Amino acid sequence: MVSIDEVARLAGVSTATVSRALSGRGNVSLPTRGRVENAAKSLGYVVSASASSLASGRTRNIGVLVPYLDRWFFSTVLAGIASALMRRGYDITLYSLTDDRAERRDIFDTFLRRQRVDGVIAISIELGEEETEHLRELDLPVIAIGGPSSRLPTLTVDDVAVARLATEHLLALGHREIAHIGANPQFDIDFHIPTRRRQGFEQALADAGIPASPHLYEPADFTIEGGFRAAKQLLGRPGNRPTAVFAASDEMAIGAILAARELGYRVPEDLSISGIDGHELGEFFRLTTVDQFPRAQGERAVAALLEDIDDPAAPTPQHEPGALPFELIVRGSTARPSESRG
Amino acid sequence: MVSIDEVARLAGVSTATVSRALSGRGNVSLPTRGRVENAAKSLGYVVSASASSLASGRTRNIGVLVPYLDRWFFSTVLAGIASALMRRGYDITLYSLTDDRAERRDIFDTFLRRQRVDGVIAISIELGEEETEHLRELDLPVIAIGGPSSRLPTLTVDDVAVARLATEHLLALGHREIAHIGANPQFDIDFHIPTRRRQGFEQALADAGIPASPHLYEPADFTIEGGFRAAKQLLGRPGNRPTAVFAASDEMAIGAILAARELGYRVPEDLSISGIDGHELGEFFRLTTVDQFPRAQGERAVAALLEDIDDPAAPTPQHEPGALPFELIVRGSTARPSESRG
DNA sequence: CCGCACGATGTAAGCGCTTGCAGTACCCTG
DNA sequence: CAGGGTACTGCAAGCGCTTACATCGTGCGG
Repeated sequence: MVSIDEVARLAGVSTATVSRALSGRGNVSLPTRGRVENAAKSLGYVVSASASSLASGRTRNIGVLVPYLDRWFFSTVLAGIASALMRRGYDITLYSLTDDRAERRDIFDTFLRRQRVDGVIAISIELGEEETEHLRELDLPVIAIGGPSSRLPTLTVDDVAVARLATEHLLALGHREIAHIGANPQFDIDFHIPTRRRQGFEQALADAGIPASPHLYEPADFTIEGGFRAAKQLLGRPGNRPTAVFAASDEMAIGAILAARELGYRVPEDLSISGIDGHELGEFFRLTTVDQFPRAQGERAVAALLEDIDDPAAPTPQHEPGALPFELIVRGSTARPSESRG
Repeated sequence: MVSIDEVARLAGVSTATVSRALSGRGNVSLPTRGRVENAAKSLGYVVSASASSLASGRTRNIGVLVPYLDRWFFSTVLAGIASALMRRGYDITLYSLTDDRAERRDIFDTFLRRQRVDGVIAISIELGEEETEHLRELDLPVIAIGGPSSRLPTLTVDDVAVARLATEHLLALGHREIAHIGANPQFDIDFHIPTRRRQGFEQALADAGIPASPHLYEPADFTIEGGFRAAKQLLGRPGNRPTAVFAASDEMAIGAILAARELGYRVPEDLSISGIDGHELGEFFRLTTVDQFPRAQGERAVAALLEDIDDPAAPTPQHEPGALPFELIVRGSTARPSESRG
């Protein structure tokens, strides 16, 4: 493996100058820089990450905490993070959090403390009190996406507004009997997103003078299958069948579409359905949704984190809550309710 | 940050002994080891990754090359890798390969050469000739999953046999007009899996005395949407409608199921459909498939790689081609063809 | 009882960089 | 022309570990 000394020798300068020329820190004359770069290129020299980290305290490496690797939302955010970091020359170290208590402890107690990363991004993770504390004690720049905790700087989308937007779209179409597929309440202990979406839903109804009725609510687990089952429940109940379903995620909305089809209802003629997220399958299912641009969320988190790292003096930027963009995407799964019904 | 010296002082030994006690290399008496471990724990000491790497040349970090972060198969393999590595105390550095030529070069020329990883796992990546060469030149243990190249040690499933198995299942049910959804031929330049699956399909047909007919083949792109469109093509063609469709991936098979439904065919009564992979949605769609246990593939790759790392003396284990397990999972999407046709 | 082997520990030399400090040359100001 | 910058470069001291080698006992065979 070629080392900095060889580059220095070939370029006829000291290793200090090579370091400065290649890292861009400190002053190096233009011709010298050129010689060093040529020497480095011709030798195929690449700085050793560990030596550089040890000497400088910087690792050019960001740790990313992910709860589920194989769920679309998370892997999409992760893809955004990966591409943004790669562009800036950073490596990304992946920590996949499971439900296993001991494994989680390990991550916070050991893995993250090896001084291997310059900062941490936590994607929508339900962190325990203690885990949050561990994170803070790392004394590293941290940024969370999607609100695991109010005690960490967090990038959030205004979930109440998102849900309002989707609901108002249905209301504007003329729907009055709108059902909602949300989350199991137990979820809510440290994870408030589903609750906030439900609030937005209910606010929009209230504004339209429609009381929330419990039989138009059904919890599920944010999967297609969960949405499918929930929709079957909602559509199978005695009493007025809803003319529209607002699901708190696209995956559940897709499940609802499949359930409706299976029960013989046409979407959107007999039943309008909308979701939230911007799932890649949305287009295929012609799903009306509120896109929250998960890929861009990852990219923004990177930008915010690196800003913090580059200028640690600046106070941790207090991210305004709910600043992330979102947008209603109207496709073919929503329409005016058919005339024949009330 | 607490360093090894403080631990040494507290335990009343030299730093060398602390290092030996904590790493398990070299001899340390039981009582001494105990004192060191206690001291380390009470101080909350964790070795600095960069210092340790610099001194020892080991990083306890594995690089993983992934082509698509947001496709189920890849993220599932990745999840398997992540959990296996975490259990062994390894970190995982993620390199997400895009189609961008320059970005890819960067990964091979720079990122992987920072001496940040002890080994590399490449998940089903279509690597260029040059890229493969770069990988080999890294002089690091490398293992690939799913056959990017014959020049790298690779863990593979016998794709021909997998496809035969699925096809033979359909034949055994009595199907004779079986269509196949595979990949676009251009795909095949460096990536042979779809081709091998097609071969298995055709072999099984041939063994049953059935000639392959081109109008029963349709290429797609391995997505649900692609499978949907391909199935519509197949089912819309003049001539005998197939009684069964064998798709080269579960995602395409699911697309085919949706297409069949939309055209008014019942699955499996009017049309049997099977896939390959073991996709998480398979159960929901009651999809008959050949599971190839992607999570386990990731875990195996880790085991093989670490074995190589732990004992570099041993010749790189030549993995028998096609050794990975697979299994036919019969669910509700396949059945005997209905009597009325033939 | 001597010498040797071996286990336990310490000493200290790096691992390959970064960076504070110092030195040099040169330029600008007054 | 002196004084004070400024830009560039080199020197050398680490960064926090690991490990080859040296040292010291201890137990044991001869």
